[in-house]
Amino acid sequence: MGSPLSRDPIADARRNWEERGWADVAAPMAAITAIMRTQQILLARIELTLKPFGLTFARYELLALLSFARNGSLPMKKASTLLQVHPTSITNAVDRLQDAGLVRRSPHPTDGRTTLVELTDEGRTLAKRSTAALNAAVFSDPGFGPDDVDQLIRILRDFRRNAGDFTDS
Amino acid sequence: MGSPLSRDPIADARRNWEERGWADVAAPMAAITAIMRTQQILLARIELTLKPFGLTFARYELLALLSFARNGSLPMKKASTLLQVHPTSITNAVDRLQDAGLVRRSPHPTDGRTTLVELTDEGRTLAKRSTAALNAAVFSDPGFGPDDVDQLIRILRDFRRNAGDFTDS
DNA sequence: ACGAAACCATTGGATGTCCTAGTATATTGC
DNA sequence: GCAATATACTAGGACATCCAATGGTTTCGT
Repeated sequence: MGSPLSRDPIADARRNWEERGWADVAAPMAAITAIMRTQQILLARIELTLKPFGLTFARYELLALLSFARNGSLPMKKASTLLQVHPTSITNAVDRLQDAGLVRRSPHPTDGRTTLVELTDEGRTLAKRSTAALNAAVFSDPGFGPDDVDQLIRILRDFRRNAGDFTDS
Repeated sequence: MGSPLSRDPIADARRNWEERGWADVAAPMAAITAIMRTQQILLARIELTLKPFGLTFARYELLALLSFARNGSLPMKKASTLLQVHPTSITNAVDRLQDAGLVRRSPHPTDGRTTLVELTDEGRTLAKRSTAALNAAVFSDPGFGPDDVDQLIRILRDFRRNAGDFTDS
């Protein structure tokens, strides 16, 4: 996309903020901008790793979620809630995964409103293989030291709880 | 989107990873997943704040970048590099900002290949007003404590440098 | 039991991003 | 001068997300 810069563009932005008299919010601005950029880098790595499997991150997340469910099946709504995305995004992801033969829809046994998404054998296999690929290519060398990983987990857990994602400790 | 969960879904995912024998990468997985989710929350807040101004985050970033440039103008390529996005994304953003009368294109005085993007008066005004809105609505209450903000800045700066974003200290 | 309200999944439409490829033009290096 | 390089645009496609609206189902209050 671009060759490496000689200066940190986010540090520059922070300086600009301070010079304009917004020093009180310059640091949070820098932190938030850095999160945006970091997400972009990580997402690119993840999608690159998943590409050979024909998966995007959104679809992988659903596949992985199903692979951890009791019998490999979940109500659509439940998936939407757990993955924190709109119901229509689940519909979209399930459509594509179903076309690829990785999941199938089935009616809920007792509640006629909800439909269940269920892993196929092929889907379960691909979930395992793609997870192994992600573990090897991304998670095993994340670009953060062990201490920083712990810090991140704590800071972002607090943030997400504060944002209303969940309520437990 | 969904009511708050009673349990942290990322902590659950981490437990699942550990139970499957991937304990060595479970923590980085959790950290990376948390970054993804945090970015999603922050982006939603930012876009909500920018919506009244008819701006998306991508367009705001370009507008803000221009407002800090020497004379409010930059070569397209330079903007692409500084914002770390694809050149076509800059073209797309400039198209829309130009339609809204916020920027205009002009030929580079000496290099006939490059075109400059320049803020209009209207664009400069909107940059100022939308930045004030973001400062007030998002950056002044980011959801991180001051110490955590500093931690984030340091950790993510190291990460970005390591990822090849820039080279300085 | 019945009707209103709430819930679930889907559709269609609109946005927006990124990527690839190809084209036109201009610059730079040899 | 000529070849290689650089810049920006266009066109087309793949995705993901959000929104509003729809049809079907369940739940709840009376």
